[in-house]
Amino acid sequence: MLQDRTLEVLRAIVQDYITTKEPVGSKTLVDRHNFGVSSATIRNDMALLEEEELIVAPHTSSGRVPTDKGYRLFVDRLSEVKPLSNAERSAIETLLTASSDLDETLAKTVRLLSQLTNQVAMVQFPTLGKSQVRNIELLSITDGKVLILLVADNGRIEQHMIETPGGHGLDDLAEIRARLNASLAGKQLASVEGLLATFAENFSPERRGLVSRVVNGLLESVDANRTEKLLLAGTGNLARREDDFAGSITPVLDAIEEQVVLLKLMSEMQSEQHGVGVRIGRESGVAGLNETSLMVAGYENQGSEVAKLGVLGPTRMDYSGNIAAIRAVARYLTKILGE
Amino acid sequence: MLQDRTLEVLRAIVQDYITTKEPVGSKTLVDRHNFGVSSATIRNDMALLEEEELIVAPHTSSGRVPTDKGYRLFVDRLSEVKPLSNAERSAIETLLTASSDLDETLAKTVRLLSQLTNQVAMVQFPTLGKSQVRNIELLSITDGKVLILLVADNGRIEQHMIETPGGHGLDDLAEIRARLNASLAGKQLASVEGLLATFAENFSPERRGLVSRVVNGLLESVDANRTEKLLLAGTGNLARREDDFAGSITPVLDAIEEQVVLLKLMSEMQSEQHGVGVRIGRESGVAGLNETSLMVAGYENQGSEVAKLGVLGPTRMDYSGNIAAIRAVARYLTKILGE
DNA sequence: TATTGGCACTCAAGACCGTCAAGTGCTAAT
DNA sequence: ATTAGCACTTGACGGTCTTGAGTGCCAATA
Repeated sequence: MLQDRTLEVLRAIVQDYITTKEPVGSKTLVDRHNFGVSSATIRNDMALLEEEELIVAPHTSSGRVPTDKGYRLFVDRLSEVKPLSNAERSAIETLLTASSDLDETLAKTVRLLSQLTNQVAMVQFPTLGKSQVRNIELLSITDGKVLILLVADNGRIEQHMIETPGGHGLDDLAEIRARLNASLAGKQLASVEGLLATFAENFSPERRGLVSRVVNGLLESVDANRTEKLLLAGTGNLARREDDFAGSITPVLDAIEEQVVLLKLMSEMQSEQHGVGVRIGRESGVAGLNETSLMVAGYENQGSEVAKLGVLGPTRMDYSGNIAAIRAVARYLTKILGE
Repeated sequence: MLQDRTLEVLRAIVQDYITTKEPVGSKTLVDRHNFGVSSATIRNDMALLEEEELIVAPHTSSGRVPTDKGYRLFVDRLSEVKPLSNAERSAIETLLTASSDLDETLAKTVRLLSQLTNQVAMVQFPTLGKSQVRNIELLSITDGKVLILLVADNGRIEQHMIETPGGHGLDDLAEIRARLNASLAGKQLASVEGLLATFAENFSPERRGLVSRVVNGLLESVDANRTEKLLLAGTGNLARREDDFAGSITPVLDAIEEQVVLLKLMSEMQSEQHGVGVRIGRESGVAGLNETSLMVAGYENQGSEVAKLGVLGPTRMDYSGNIAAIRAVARYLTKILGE
């Protein structure tokens, strides 16, 4: 097991490297932090850390840089996060005001988070998965078109247009709507598919065509929302930290655009440190994100977690400060949505 | 006025510079293109072009590079655009299939356009401005919440939630809805505000509170959509061409995120070359976009232009090819939306 | 046994320099 | 109007040297 001081050295290396971006050597280290020992001792500690693959030397005889594993240990041992400054705290409170519009609230949130962290911020739209059907509406738009509306209890509303080539009677529509609500209202979205399997059978043959069109549209609606949406902001921040990436930032930007991958990643992540989940470097398993870290926290709507939000940035980032920011924003968003 | 050959030289310089990214000199020029003259003659021509500020030499005695003005003249004189390859043509046809969902269709379109051009592609959502109200629905979600739906004839649907603290009778809602549709259906969206000015006065005093809440919600809905939406894809392509930018690409990414600016720019642009509008470098007047060119074309929905789509890339880009791609995609999208 | 000072060694970064090739402008000749 | 020729400029490239931060190891020390 590593000594206490040795871990302290790791922490110091991570901190210095994060602020200076220079590989950090034994001499500088003792200068900046006051360990009560000489640089030679630190060198011994560093040799240990290197053996454990927690740090690595870019070239023989230059300072050391933390590895993914080193960052990981650093984050895991992070006992207290940097508290938010008053300025940050008030920025959250003023910028993140309640709004009746979910889209707008989330858009504000993601911009705020990117400004707070100086990284790419992302906010996931509330997942339908766990939530329930509140209401289903069928609107006749023109004679050949019906709009299906699916209102979920997390505030999200899905719309889906279907064609009804043969036209549709308004009475029929009203009845279908009534029966749909009777069987689905209050049910989990995930269960909708099962519940609708035999739905069409209860209608008279001549109306079955219309009914099954509606049912299919509804299922597509549910499905379209299983593929969750993501809001992004602050891509420019990535370019601003360009030289933290060995190659170009192209693969990162590409990976970000591949939202499916990001969403999958986010949903897999569990909260670890102070309520925030962290994936460092290659831990993500996504090639384009090898040199980035992803940190996410969940936010809640009515008591149950509905979705996540987080930031993405180079592995060399201020984990402590960012964890604090993410946590604060997630909490505040939860509070606002509760109102 | 510049000689014919001199302009030919400009064209050659632009073309060579676009493909090689090297400042192009007189010798290379005569090697690659067969002007019937010697390099010395070309040098004289180049001196003229430089006097007109169409080209510029990065350093004394190295080749020349087109200026914004040079690109502009090049584009203006572009008599024929590079025809699309069969592969490109078929890519458009297979990827851009009809879908009942507007969002989905546009998402596909923007991705296609970014792949075709290897630039950042953008597609503007259909503007409400010119289009008409097709339908208004009021849905009672819970006792204290009503969802307003505004369906426009361009396929776009807006939703807006309002609070009704005192509750609301379903009959009242139905009546309000009926009267709203009676006064607004078929009217221009732009005229909605005027038409609703005195709307609440026709209701009994005790219902006026509810009515004016609905009206306000509706107006917000119209307004929220005046601020148009933009779909982007291919930001990674920007980083891929990073060294076409003097500084970093950060300002560009930032400008892109500032969608309001982009939207304003797009709507100001008129179609010039082969139905495609072009803004080169500083012509855009947006600081972050000084080193980029923007090219847009309009697409139509039912006979009238509803919105625009285009690409953004470094000024050193393949104007001819991109104009062709944009034009083709705009046409194809128009065709699909017409179905 | 953990710590330390000392020392020889390594290596990237930066300064300096000469060479090279591509390019220019100008002039006199065609 | 065009051209050949020439002197000149300049960034890019490659080599050499120096410098400074840093390392690893060892013998001495507490």
